Amino acid sequence: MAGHKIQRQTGVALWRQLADRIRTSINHGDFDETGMVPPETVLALQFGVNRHTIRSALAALAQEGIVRAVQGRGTLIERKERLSFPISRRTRFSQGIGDQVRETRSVLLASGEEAASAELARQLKIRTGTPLIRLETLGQADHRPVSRATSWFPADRFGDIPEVYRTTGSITKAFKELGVPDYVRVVTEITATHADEGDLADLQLSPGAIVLVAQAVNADLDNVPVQYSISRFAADRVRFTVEN
Amino acid sequence: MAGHKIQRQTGVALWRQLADRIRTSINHGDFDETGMVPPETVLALQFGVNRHTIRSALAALAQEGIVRAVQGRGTLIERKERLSFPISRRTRFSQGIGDQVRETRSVLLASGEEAASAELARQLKIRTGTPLIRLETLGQADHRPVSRATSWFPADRFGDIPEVYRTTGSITKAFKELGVPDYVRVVTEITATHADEGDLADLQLSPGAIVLVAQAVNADLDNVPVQYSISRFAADRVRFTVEN
DNA sequence: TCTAAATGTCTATTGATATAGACAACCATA
DNA sequence: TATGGTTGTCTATATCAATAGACATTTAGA
Repeated sequence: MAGHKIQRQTGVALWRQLADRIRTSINHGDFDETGMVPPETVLALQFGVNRHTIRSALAALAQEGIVRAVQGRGTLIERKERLSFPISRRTRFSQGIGDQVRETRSVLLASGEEAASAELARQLKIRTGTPLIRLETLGQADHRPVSRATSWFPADRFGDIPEVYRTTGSITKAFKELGVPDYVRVVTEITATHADEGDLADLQLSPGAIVLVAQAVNADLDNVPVQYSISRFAADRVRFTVEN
Repeated sequence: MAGHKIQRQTGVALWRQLADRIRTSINHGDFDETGMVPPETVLALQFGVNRHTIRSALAALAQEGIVRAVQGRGTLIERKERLSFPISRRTRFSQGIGDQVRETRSVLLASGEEAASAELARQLKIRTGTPLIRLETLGQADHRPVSRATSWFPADRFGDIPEVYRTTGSITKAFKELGVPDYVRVVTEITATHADEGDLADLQLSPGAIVLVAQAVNADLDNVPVQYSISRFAADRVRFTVEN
């Protein structure tokens, strides 16, 4: 916990920095012995801030459902989670975190058709302007949103994927029905940024939160690209694992 | 550029959010045609904020050396970069970024000896309490700091690594001199968090910035772990690439 | 050389952020 | 049931963040 000091006058409010730090400590298991966050007065002393500032931070965490304050007793930890998401040739959302939670689900938020931009064409190794199907999906683990993704598929092969996906709730199963029995991850690019408005809504994040962004290309067994996707993960809920 | 709205009353000041957004746009090449950021009045209109707020954001970017305002002309873009850092079995700092910049360098910030904690012992597959050498290093590309890393090595095999590293400036070369002709990346874990005080200083970041955190284990050709490291990268300067 | 367009500076006002102190309400337990 | 430790609420004050408007200064170009 201790460690680094809090930054003042930087455009990021103290209560938000503190909320992030305390959330991380909770996820790290620092308070597992008691199951509670230290008393407000103790935290205030530790971080060298006023008790009211600590209260603002804890209120934010309570809003996220991570802690619950009980008058007279203390502030209880309600939930701690950080899922491990493996990245390999056989990366799939449901399989990857399936053994860490009771239920994984993926729901279709929106779908549409569009022509391939220069960037999309480069990634999918097709010509600019080629018709593509776009899917916007939300990945959930135990009813908690974990990732939101936008995926593009060549329309000639996968024109029906919105309907098939809506019924199966799985890219893997949709591919199978559409004649792609298996597929592999070709390349993944990982960056991080602040959550945007869509992240806040879909992933139920608080402003200022961090999202891990993974851009990926999947290909069929003939090494023909079948999917390009940009997925955004709540950084405090997942970590990526690259096995070599 | 356009896209998502700015979040108000969230603990993150508008000028900081705007600075992050504009920095991203610059890195994305949105203003390459003119080499300048749009006029303050235009940005203010676009984002729906006061011109003074835009000026605060641009002042922060000027402080980072990314833009330079010239009275009467506009705000010029001084620098834009986001290095691609490949992660594979043969991940090495200098080789990975070497073809993207003129010069890569790695300097030793500090070194010391310590006993293996339970966590370190688990990662390196040794007994708790085993003596370890700790190295704190800073990776640079074209004289710009890119990453800061803390690495641990078993002291029995690599007791001299601080001196060897200091002279060679390379983990790979240090390993060679100490009887490890080659090594491979076993596993990498990637998370993201806000920059802490050390990040701000060493990586020359502005508060509220995001760092990508990579935990990695390297092993020699007999698959014996030789290094465990935690590296922190400035998220707006790098992206990770996982080739499968 | 005049003008339009851009950044620089100043004053003023409002709301959010943070500190400080005091006390009430509640819980567990000795 | 009395007490210590904890969260909840209230008032007050100072500073930061954001808006608003006016005008100065500099540059490029007609």
